Amino acid sequence: VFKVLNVAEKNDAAKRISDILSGHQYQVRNGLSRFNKIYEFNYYMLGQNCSISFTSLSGHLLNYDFTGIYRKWYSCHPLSLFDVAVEKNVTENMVDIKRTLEREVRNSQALVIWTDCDREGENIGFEIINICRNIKSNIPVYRARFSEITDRSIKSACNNLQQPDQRVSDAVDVRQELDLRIGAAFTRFQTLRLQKVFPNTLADKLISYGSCQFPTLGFVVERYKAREQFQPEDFWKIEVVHTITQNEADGPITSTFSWKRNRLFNELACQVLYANCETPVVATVTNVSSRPRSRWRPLAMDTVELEKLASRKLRINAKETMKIAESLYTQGYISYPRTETNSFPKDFNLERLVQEQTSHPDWGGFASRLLGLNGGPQPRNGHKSDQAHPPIHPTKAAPHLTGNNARIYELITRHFLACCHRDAKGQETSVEIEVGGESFSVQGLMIIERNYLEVYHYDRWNGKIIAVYEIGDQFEPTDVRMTSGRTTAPLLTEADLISLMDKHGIGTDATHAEHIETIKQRMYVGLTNDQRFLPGELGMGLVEGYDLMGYAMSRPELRAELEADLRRICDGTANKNDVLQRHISTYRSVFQEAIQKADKLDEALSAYFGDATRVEGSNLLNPSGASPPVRPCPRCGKDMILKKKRDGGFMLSCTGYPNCRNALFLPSSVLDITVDSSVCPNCQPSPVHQVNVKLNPRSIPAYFSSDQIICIGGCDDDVTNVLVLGSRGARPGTAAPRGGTREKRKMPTPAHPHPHSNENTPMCNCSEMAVVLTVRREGPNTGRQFYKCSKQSGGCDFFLWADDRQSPRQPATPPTSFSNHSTENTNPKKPCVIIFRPQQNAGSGDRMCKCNIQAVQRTVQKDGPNKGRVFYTCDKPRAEQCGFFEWEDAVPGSLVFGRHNTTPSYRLAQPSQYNTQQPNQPRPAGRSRKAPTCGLCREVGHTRRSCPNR
DNA sequence: GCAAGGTC
Repeated sequence: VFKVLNVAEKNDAAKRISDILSGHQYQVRNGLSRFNKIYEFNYYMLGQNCSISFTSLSGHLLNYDFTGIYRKWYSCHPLSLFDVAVEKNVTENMVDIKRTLEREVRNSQALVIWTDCDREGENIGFEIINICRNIKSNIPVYRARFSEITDRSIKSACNNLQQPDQRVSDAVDVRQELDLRIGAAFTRFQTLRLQKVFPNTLADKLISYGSCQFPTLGFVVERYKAREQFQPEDFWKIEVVHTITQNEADGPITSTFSWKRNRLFNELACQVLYANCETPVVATVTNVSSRPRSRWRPLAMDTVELEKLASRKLRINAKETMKIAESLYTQGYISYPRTETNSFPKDFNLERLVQEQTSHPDWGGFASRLLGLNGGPQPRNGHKSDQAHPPIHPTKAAPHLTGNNARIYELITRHFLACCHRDAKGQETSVEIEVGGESFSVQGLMIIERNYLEVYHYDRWNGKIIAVYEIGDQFEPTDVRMTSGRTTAPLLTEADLISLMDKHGIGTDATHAEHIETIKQRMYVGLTNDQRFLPGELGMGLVEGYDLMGYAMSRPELRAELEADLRRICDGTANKNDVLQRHISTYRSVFQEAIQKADKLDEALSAYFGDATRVEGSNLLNPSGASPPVRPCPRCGKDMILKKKRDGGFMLSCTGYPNCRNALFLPSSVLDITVDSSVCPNCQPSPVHQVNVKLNPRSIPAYFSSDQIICIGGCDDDVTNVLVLGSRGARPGTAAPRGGTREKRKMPTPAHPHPHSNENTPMCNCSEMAVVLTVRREGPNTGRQFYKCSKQSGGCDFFLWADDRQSPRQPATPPTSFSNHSTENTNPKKPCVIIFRPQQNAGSGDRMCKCNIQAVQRTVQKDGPNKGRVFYTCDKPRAEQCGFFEWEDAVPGSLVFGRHNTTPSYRLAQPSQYNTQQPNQPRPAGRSRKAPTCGLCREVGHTRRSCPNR
């Protein structure tokens, strides 16, 4: 029998669809995830009788994240987050679901995707497909398209199975990657900086940035500021009251005439006019007119309208509303609740849906009368359509709902019935009078047909009864009074905020509510007593800070541009990678400038949090001073990044440290170096980024520009030569002989211990024998021996403790008194240690925290991958803790940038000699030189200048 | 400890 695996986006949907297809005759089996069952039945699809397994996910299975160390906040400069690799991982609590899929697909012959028919659903569909194809690469895949879980829709989808749409899924990938990179970069930047700048108030705050939460915050701030700038004004007005009993049956009727001038902002002027009207005075009716009025029935309901109505009419907030709507949908009571469509298709079977409601005790009668209307249900349609889902409507009667579920269902149903009925009709009478030279008027309303209002009790259209007047009538007003008031500008309500988000495309129907929740949680905004949004100090400061920099970070336009590009990817008019790269590039530039102008952020926030603590440049971001990757490591494949050494020099270092110790030390002639976005066409493995260098002109030959973009991947002989020349102290004007008699120059040769040398003396970075010296200065290292460059002047900055060399391939164990080393500098030339992470006595239990007291051992209690893992932390009370943290099982010294970093320098690979050697294997000793590798054709034995393929 | 998007 032909077995078909069907997968829905969530268990409720799988169950509901199985129920429909099986005619309630399905078997249930447990999957590996307790939330996602497997429903089994037989069904005719794909032209034959099939044995169906129907299981589900719980939304996305996969989530983008950075790789390896880049997940750690201090691993790199946040700028790198625009460039380092990202990967999709199975979300931790989705592993069971993935394994269920893998198990089930093994004995299936076809796969049908039943995820929601929107952008995210398409992407989730591909997550399923990729997992299944990994197990069974050639399994046929189909896509069921449906917009509501009803018999008709589901069976129709089953009879018209289609193909999944890669482009739609691509668009989601782009969004996900951008959201992660931008969000993480700015969040780390803001958080790390502001925690240091305002340690008293923000030290423990997470100050997040997100492409949706920030514009949402922006709306709140913008309205608040508009209100602040708003000048409330006092105004005055006059009204005329007339109470009369025209017939005993109606009793006395009071009509309040309002002033034609509406209001005046000058009290004196108003008083002057009022003086003429004060009783006793006679009013003369100058005009009476009557005209038909109608009140429009509501438009077909989309998600935003549902959220707004629920917030306004039912006082259920948007988040709660969507949760309920989702559940009503999966129970089959309403259509898909995430829709941008407010127009019913022409051939939509409204009668059937109205018919479903005719038995309801409250609105059944109305539904019946609606069916009996001449022309039947005629929905009031808007002009929006997402081409995927119809407007929200009830799909069947729901007699047993309770609480807010019932209230939301009722809102949707009454709205639907109202929308399909007719506008309310009335007759309005307008009476104008003149009193003391001033004109006044009053409107009365007689409702003739209530129509939709009968069912839609959320709308009020009260008839207003006024007395009967005729032109020329004269009467003495019961009262003429002068009243005063004050103009106001209101703050945003939740409904207002949702409207703005919707209008500007911030978030999706499903997430409006969550973004609002986030900015509340982050203390960016708060609510007033009457539930209106008020920005907090943090929210104000952040928005103002970026405004000061000149970036519209809190404006919705940036997100809107992305949305437009995503639509282009979906319809095939834009390429996934082009869009991705363009947006990354834009945001990278913005981010770079934001860092440069970070003082503006401090400035704006100091208006709320007091004086800013001065912090130097970008140091605060990242104590390790790392930068975006230059190239993949030829040894281990991880990224190699530029790092600044404490002495000001630069190195190219593998992020796989300490497992991979590949590195390249650059000579001191390199004054500055940054990664360029351009990629070398020759060097492998690609991408090897070119770098922007500033060289000391006094240290390089005259023919070589001191400021240029070069490749340090080893393909360029000039670069290879000059960087060595530089470190050897070439003088201006001493042009290097080209390809001539002189021995070919090498890149700076790292110091190798010389196993065959008698003294076993290490080589310095100039490839010279280092000299051994002894610490003379008083201190903990007095008498200790160290190696340094032998040259008196112009030498390199090589430094190595002699006693660190004894087992050079093991990470050195720091002395127990190590915590002093950051302050006790025994080397006149360079500090002993760069403290990045607190030092500890690796391997022993008595680790010291940053406060220099013994750290305590604790065990992770929280559920998660680290549960049960032992770590060390500061022993002080939580509020006073120094932040020290160390896994008990961490590789000793793995994140410590100290003097150990100088010791393994003998392992450095030369760029022209990157090889496939495994890390930690002995390398051939000494200074023997390999044959050159051509930068163009990669053949060994010649350079690109002499390349035969050139 | 970051996002937004699914979902429980």
